[in-house]
Parts: sequence; C-alpha cells; structure tokens
Amino acid sequence: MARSKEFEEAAVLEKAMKLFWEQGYEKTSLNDLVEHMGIHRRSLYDTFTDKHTLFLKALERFEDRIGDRLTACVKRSRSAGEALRLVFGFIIHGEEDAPAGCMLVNSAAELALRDAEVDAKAREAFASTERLLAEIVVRGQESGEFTKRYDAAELAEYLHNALTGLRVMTRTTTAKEKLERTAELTMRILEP
Amino acid sequence: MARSKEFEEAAVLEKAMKLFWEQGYEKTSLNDLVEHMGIHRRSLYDTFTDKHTLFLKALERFEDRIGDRLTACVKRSRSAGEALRLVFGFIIHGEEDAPAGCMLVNSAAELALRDAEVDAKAREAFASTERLLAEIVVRGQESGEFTKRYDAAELAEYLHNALTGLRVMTRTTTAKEKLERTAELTMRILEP
DNA sequence: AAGTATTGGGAATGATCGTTCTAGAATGTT
DNA sequence: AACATTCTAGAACGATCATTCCCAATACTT
Repeated sequence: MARSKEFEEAAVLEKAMKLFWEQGYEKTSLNDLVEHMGIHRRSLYDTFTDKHTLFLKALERFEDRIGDRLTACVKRSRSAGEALRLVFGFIIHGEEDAPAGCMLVNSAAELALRDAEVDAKAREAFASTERLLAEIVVRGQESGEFTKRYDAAELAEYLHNALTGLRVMTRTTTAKEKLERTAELTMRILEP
Repeated sequence: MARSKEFEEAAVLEKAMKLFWEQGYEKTSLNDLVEHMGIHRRSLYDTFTDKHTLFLKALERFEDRIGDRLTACVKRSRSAGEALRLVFGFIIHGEEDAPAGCMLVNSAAELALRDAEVDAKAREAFASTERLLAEIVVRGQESGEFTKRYDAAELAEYLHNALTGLRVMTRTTTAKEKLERTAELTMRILEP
C-alpha cells in the first residue's frame, strides 16, 4: 500500500459526463477531458482504461442521475397528475449547470447504430424510464385521475416517446412555452 | 470555357448526405467522403468549399427529401387519417438504402448547441414539418374525422414532437411493433 | 525511515484530421 | 490547332487525435 488517490472518482466522472453530454463522443477530445476533469492523462487511463470505457461509465452515471431525479419527482408529488407534470417540467427545464437536452438521446442518435454497447445501454435506460412512467400511470388509473381506456404499459410507451421528442427539442433554441404546450396536450390523453 | 464537370453535383451530394446521416458530422472524415462520393478531394473543395459547407448542403438536401416524401404521403391519401398514418409509417419504417433515423434530429442533437447555422436549419425544417402536419389536421377537422376540441397548430406541435421521439427510437434497435403501438396511441387524441 | 503507489508536467508515439498543392492527362470551346 | 478548364493521382501541410512513456515529486503504509 502507498499513496491514496487524490481525486474522487465520482467527482471527475461527473465532469467527464457533462463534457460528453454537451459535446458528444466524437467532438470531445482527450485534451478536453484532461483539462476539465483536472487530473493527469496517466490517472485518467489508469482509472478509466480508455476514452470509450470512460464514455460508457459517464453514460451509466447519467442514467443513474436521471433515475434519481425522476424518482424524486414522483416522491415529491401528491398525485399521479402532479408527478407527471413534474417529470415533464424537469425534462423541459433541466437543471442549473447541466447542459441542455439528454445525454442518452444524444448518444443514441450519435452512436447507437455503430456501437452495440451504447445501443444496449440506451434501450435499457429508456426501458427504465418507461417503467417509472408506467408506475405513475397505474397510480393515476387506480386513483381515478387517469382514464382506464388504455393499457398502462402502452401509455408509458406513449409518454416516454413524447419525452424523447422534448429531449431533442431542448437541444435547439425552441421556446420553452411551446414545449410546455406540447407537454400539456400530451398529458390530455390521460383524462378520464 | 472548357471541359465540363464529369459528375452530377446532386448525385455526389446525395452520397455525402447518406454518410453524414449514418455517421454524424464529427465521425465522418474527408477520407470517408472522398471515398464514398467517388470524386477527387480537389473537386470536392472546388464544388462544396469545405466540410462544414458540404454538411449544410447535405442537410438542405435532406430537408428537401423529407419534405418531398411527406408531401407524397399527403397526396397519396384519401383522408386526413390515412395521410397521418402514412406519415407515421414512413417515419417508422423509412426507405430502402436509407440509414435509420432522421438526419435532422441527429444533427440537432449533435450540433445545434454549438453551431448556429445547424440550429437555424433544424428549427426551420421542424417548423416546415409542423406546417404540413397542421394542414393534415385542418383537413381532418373540416371533414369531421378529427376532434375540434384542440387547436390545429397545437395538435401539429404535439404530433411533430411525437414524430421526433420516433425518429430517435429508430436509431436504436427498438422493435418496430412497439413504435407502431406508440404511433397508434398518439393519433388517438384526434378522435372526435 | 524505508518502500511503494500515485501524483504532476510534459514529451513522444504513430495515426488521422481538414486542407492545400504540384503535377500531368483529359475534354471541352473557339 | 490552340487554349482554358476540370479531371485524376497523390504528396505534403500543420494540427490534432488517442495512447504511452519518462521523470521527479509527493504522500501514504509499515
């Protein structure tokens, strides 16, 4: 045993995640990463193997992050309708100090066709978000807030698809009010 | 005056478009382009200025292409409902010899944040697709096929957002049946 | 205090990036 | 026939790419 690591793996991975999130995989160079992560190239390779592995770990971190945030929306809500509105609001407005859009959607668009690992991770994360949406829908259907005309799993697919569209739109300079109108209308289908 | 050009500008641009569409901007190198377009580097630079300008022209070509295809869906249809089903079907299943997904959505995700020209082109093209959807909605509302509860322009935003989501999903290996279910449910809101 | 793993700065690797250039051959116009 | 333009082939440009390596300083363990 000897000298212990001087950086928090989680903290530097967070910085790598934000860079990839903002710029994409190909555009983000190792110089970018070294500069923004604040660690030495050597440490980066020792800890994260190579650029591709680092990207996958950053993507996992993003998945976890999104999962946490969406779960928080559900926990904070007093009704299924409020949960859904919080989720859509979160997707549209994001967080401070976070790049616009969604790293998973970006990664799927950029890499899923040629990178099987990214493809698998993206579908996995999408499925996870869909499950969370399905839980909200079931809750709303049981409480009578939402219609029972449609299957909860199908509605979750539908809602997730709309969220994915919004995640693309937040990368462009589209006005937020427009996205909010779209989210509103998307949720109308749930009315009993 | 002297020797005339030996290649069709449109034909080689088509090949560049497909490369950018499949691989994205950063991943596509000039060697890739020269190799697949079948013309000399020199001719490429003489005709298209540089990589970025070539990309913008390829993006314009994609816009036109999408516009043509969607207009064809509308022309081929006997009802607003059929027009919409054709549009969704086209987005989900694409064409032969065409990469999966949508070059505009990919470009927005990859570049809109840092490239103002791509951002502008993407929003412009999205607006154009929305206008086409609005026309279909108006047609359906006038014929009594669609509900008049909601504003046509708002419904067009809503439909376009769902289409955008589908365009992302077609980049992953998600099953087509699932996307068709989602499209179905998305169109249900139009029922009177 | 001795030994060891990790740190920093930075140089080197060979490959590839976008772009430009020098040629000469080919094909049009006058 | 003479000329102008575009073609093909490929070398060369400097910059940057991901990755590896060297070296000396640092900080932990025993």
